[in-house]
Amino acid sequence: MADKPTYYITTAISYPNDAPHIGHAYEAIATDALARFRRLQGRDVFFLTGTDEHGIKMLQTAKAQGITPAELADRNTPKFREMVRVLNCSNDDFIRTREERHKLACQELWRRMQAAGDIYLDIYAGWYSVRDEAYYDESELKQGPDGSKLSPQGTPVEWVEEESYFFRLSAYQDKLLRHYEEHPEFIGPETRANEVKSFVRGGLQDLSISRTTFDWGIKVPGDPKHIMYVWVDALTNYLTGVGFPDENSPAFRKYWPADVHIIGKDIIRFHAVYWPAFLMSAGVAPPKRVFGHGFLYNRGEKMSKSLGNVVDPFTLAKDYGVDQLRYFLLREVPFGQDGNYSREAIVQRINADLANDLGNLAQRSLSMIAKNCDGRVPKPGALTKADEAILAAADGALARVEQAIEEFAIHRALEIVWALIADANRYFAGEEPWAHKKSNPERMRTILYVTAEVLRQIAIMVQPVMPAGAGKLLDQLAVPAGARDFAALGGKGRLQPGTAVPPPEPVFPRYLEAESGASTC
RNA sequence: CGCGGGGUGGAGCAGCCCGGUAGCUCGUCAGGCUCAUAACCUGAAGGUCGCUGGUUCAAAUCCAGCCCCCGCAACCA
Repeated sequence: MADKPTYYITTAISYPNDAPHIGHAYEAIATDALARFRRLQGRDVFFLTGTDEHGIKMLQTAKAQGITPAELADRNTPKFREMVRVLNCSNDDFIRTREERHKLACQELWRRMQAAGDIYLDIYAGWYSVRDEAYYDESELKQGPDGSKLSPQGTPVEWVEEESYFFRLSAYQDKLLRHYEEHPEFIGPETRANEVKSFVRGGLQDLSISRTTFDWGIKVPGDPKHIMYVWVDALTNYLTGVGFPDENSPAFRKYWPADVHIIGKDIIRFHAVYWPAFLMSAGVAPPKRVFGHGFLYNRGEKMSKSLGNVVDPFTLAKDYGVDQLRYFLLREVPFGQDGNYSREAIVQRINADLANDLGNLAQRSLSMIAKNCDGRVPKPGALTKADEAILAAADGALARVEQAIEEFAIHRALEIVWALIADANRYFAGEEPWAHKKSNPERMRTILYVTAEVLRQIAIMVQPVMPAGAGKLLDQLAVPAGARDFAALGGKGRLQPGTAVPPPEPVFPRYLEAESGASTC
């Protein structure tokens, strides 16, 4: 028996220097939908997410709160873990960069880059703030009242030259450009690929990859006064997650190279330039793809704490429902582009798409089955042209949905399914099963069967985005657990007439404004 | 002249590569239906396709110039 094709997908790891926000939720949800989609296609999927607990930022935030960075990480990482759980994400592992396994992976990667001759010791110079424990660029500095230079935080800075290890990134310019050339799909969406290529063509400088000014991080092998720079540390999590440095481990052999890293557009460079360069140096294959999603704005405004318009994913999930939130984010925002969140928009999506179009289609057809077909999947008679047309539309949807997902166009995949839902509503209204109740019950049963069958396929296809609601719908159609993947789509998995179905109940209720009150906006 | 993306009915988008009745979703208005979650179906109103000029029988679509918005521009989720 042939092994299932594998699929290794990751989110970026998050900085737990604060509680998760909607952007983290968005990335986790999108990645989860893609992971679930691949599983339903029959792939052996590994989905990794986690937190990036090292770095200056953690140190600074902890200091400001009067705690240690370890305490800060321990306080916030559980919130991220909780977030992915609450959002119904199906991650197979949750990595924290403080874990021992990760230290081993980073140090081994370092050794290999060193063995390849790509790491050397030199002097790193810049404006340093002792209080912030951070370097700043000349351009970031402010003038103090006495003419002295100050950091953006207003702390004094001094010109410091410190010993640092450097990665010979400059040696990888051509290799990277060739890689982009040979793998045009490596960076997505295209606009990001253009940016990256243009950046690399502009010339690459060697990268400072260690610090001696603080010790919150992973020690450089053989030179413990150096801490690895956060990106060497953070990026390596993708290797750690599948068992590196043990390249013979089953996980590594199966899953590496990763099929895709789903990340925010702001960290494209790290993933599309530094990361493949590190890996090439270490003799490890680069990931197959890197996809940068957009940012979410609150009515066109950037969300920020100072503006007070940050949206808490836990509140959203509670107010609107997890499936509803997942659907909204994935349907409303073209994946790869920036998008807007607003209360009106999510309510509108919930009511128009979920309650009216899908939920109501299920309710109106299933309740007729409950009342007129003895609560069993009806036995269809001869099929008319209209019946065949809608069944063909349902049977043909998957291929188009798969094509959209192949291009990471999650929003388009949903659009395709919703076009089918609209067709099904038109079919149902046009065929008027209620009108045949007395005169031609067989015709009524046929229409109800066809509608239920189309609904079955819709529910299966919608599972990656709305696992809970789609599951409920499939329960109502009495579709067995083993017949819910994509292999059951099309003609092969048709509903069995005579199967008892439970009494229908609304799956996606309308959102009523009064209910949750006007909490967040 | 740094690189790239974009400006299409009230909102959000597609169409542009391969010129030829401007399409979709939501919203608005008017009908229809009554199986259903005041849901569903049908129809209508609404657009100088950023501006100017050019090519062409014909341009949202090709070319040139201009205006505006946005992203990237070396270590910043």
